Amino acid sequence: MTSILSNTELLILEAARKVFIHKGFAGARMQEIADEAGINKALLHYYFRGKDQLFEAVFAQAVASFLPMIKDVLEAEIPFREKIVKFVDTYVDLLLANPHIPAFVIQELNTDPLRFVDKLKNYGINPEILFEQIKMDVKNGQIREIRGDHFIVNLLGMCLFPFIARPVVQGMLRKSNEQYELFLHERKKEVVQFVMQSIALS
Amino acid sequence: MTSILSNTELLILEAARKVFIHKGFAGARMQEIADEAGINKALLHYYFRGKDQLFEAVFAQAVASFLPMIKDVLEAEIPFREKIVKFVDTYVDLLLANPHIPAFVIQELNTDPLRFVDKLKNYGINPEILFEQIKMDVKNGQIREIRGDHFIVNLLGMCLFPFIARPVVQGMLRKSNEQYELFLHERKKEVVQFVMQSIALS
DNA sequence: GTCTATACTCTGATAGAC
DNA sequence: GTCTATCAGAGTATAGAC
Repeated sequence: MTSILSNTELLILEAARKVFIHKGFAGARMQEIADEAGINKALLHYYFRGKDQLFEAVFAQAVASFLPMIKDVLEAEIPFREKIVKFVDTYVDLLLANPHIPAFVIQELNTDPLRFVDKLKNYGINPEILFEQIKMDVKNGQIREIRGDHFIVNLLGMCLFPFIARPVVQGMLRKSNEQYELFLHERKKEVVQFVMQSIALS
Repeated sequence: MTSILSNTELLILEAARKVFIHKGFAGARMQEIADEAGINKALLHYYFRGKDQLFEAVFAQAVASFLPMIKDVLEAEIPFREKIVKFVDTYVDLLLANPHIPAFVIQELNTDPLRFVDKLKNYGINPEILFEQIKMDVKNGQIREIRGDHFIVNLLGMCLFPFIARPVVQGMLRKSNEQYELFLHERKKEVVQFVMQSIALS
């Protein structure tokens, strides 16, 4: 998977990533990608067949950088509470390193849902393992009775939302960029605490 | 605000809303909007000056249909717990009626953040009132100690995420359209319960 | 107010030299 | 592999008849 790709090819991919993520598929311009990569427009077509295929490469990479990690943690064989902590920690760190990926994926998924349905299935995240784990812990009196599907959506929502909707949220909270970065870091602790408190037996 | 607008103008706005929300600004085509409205392309320019201004009208309407409600509830003078229930209920219902608005707003806000910064300020949601309310309830021993900024992000994230990321979430949970609709309705109860449990004194 | 026809710009893609 | 030059199509916008 690594560096069978030529130097120029990587340059193009990186430039394309920047532009596509910033502007979306429809808003991106091949010329801008070429400029960003410091090469000529024709080279884009030489390495990739066209805009569609270049985008496809970028999108696949974006998805590949996120879904497998969710999958691994969710399906790991560790206790439920431990899993939550690990998930939030690693996931928010991943988001801090790639803050624009989720909005990008969601945006393109919404404008063209069918294009990638099959791709998503390849990463087939199976939440059943987590659901079973929750049922077990409920039965054993470890946690209060909760539903797995709603729980996972709550968890994902709390982790992802401040990244996806950053402009709105940051504006609403009247935070500077530095303050918001700090805020995002804090969320690891805060989300875990919020969840732990909620699943505890009352 | 109502029906000073001509019939055709409303027809155009409604068509533009559909197309812009579905395709985004860059992906939308004036021709498609004209077709959707059942009129000619030139009429779009007659009523609105061009694509930019037509989009502006649609976007403003989309924002206007959501932010004021958040503001009203957040700033209302009712007890904290009551406010949460009311917020989740009314907000999720609003989302059920307009499920594509949030992703649309976020998408355009991300691709062109500067364009609407001032517009958002007009709706200036002031979360300070809620923060003060939380501090008061904490002091009075009504709820455990929580931070207002993280709390509001948690709440918004849990409400909005299943709408914004519907394709991914629905696929992950392997739900049919009908099942997912039901799931979204259920969230009103589930989110409230999740939050209430979390803010309770332990 | 609404239509047809058209001008003009932008952009993705290709041809062909080096 | 990389560049310059250019084509063909799409898309916004406008002119002008009715």
